[in-house]
Amino acid sequence: MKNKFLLEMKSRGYLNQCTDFDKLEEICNKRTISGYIGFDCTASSLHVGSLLQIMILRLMQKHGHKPIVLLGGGTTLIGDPSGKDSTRRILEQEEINNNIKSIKKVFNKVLNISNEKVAPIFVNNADWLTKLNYIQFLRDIGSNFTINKMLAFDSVKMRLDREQSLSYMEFNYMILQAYDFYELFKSKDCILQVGGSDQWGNIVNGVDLIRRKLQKDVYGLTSPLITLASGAKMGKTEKGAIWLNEDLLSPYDYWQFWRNTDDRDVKRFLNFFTEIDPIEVDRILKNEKNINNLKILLANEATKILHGESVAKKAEQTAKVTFEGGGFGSELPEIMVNSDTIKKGISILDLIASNNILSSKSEARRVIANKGLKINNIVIEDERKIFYLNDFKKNSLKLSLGKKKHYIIKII
RNA sequence: GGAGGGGUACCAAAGCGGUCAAAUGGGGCGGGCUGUAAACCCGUUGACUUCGGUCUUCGAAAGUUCGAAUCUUUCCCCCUCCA
Repeated sequence: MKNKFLLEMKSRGYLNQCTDFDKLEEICNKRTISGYIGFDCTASSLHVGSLLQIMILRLMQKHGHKPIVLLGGGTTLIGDPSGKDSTRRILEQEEINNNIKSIKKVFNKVLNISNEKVAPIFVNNADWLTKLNYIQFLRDIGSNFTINKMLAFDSVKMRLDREQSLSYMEFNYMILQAYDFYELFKSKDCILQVGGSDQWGNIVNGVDLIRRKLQKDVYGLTSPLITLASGAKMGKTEKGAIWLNEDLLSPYDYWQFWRNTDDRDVKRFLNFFTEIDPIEVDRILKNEKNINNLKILLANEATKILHGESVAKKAEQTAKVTFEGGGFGSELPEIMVNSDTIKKGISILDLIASNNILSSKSEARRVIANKGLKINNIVIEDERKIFYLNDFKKNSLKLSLGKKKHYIIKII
């Protein structure tokens, strides 16, 4: 018998590998389960690179399963070498704790926290990892791992092959992650760990450890690593990461990120990052020939999940007015300038550099020289332009950098 | 601990006494074409500038020199091989 949860995992393309799919299916048919996904706490927000994992947590909830969100306060002290070609900066406990607090906000927004049955359990592996006794740990857990096998893991092999150093500290990461699973199985009856495909090795280690120590079967499941059609990794564009936390990336910019999706990614992303039924997605794709409308749909649906429907609508509205009407919408970033400053006059260079629109005056000069800066849709030709009160209509003007970035300058 | 190789801008990588704010490629940014897409083409890519220049940068510090990314010394870090 097919299981609805796993079926949807499959049809949305969330499924890459599973340690024992048939058995897992059997269990899911009989009862609801607890499954966990671990998240790194190296930054104060997750970015869209982690979004697929979050979508999987949502999907678990939708089908009545209990998600466990593991915030890796302990493992972040060590740093996961998977997929990294160099050692990460090591964070201090205090910074990690702040990050955890901040990251949690997104889960509280995106996951269902009101329904007791499926509300997520938050755990922090620092709670157990930092209390481990080294010798005891080596005897109990370390004895179950062989170096021979550990050396064969991709995360390790890659570093060694590339002649990049891998510290003993990082080398231990996979054991700690395995231990996390073991701990969560014992304390929370968690029988499933989900992760990106780069986590496969770490996950399998946990499954093995539990089998060896407790003679119990648990399951691991990975999602595919999403790359963009351009070949880049999902999540961090060069201009900066697509953060999920609102204070790091505005809902409007988040909406824009999805609106600017590569044509070739639209279909996949509709399945990955919206909750439109995959069959419905196929139907829409067949009927809507204008790909830009599909991108708007994607942006609306994806933004809805993170920021809510009304915010998504506002973003759409702003985009419409700004791009199609040449005006400006309410969601554009606003820059407040003191009226006294304007009375004296403020140079375009100062305006741009001092408000972080660009990082320096030189950069601003360059963009102006390349005709990339517009005020109320008119190209600025002179870098020595100075603004006075009479340049403002209704106390505001629109400043455009390139074709896509728009700001509202307001006098206060 | 011993021997050797190396640390250059966002990344990779040239340069090895002046012509070096530093070739080239990637990336970024801006423009063109288009559809807020891709591909392609062009420009640009340390900071400040009254556009004359000025200031800071080639792991760190000190030195040689009229002049150093380039030479010397010390220190720090990374890699390879040996123990």
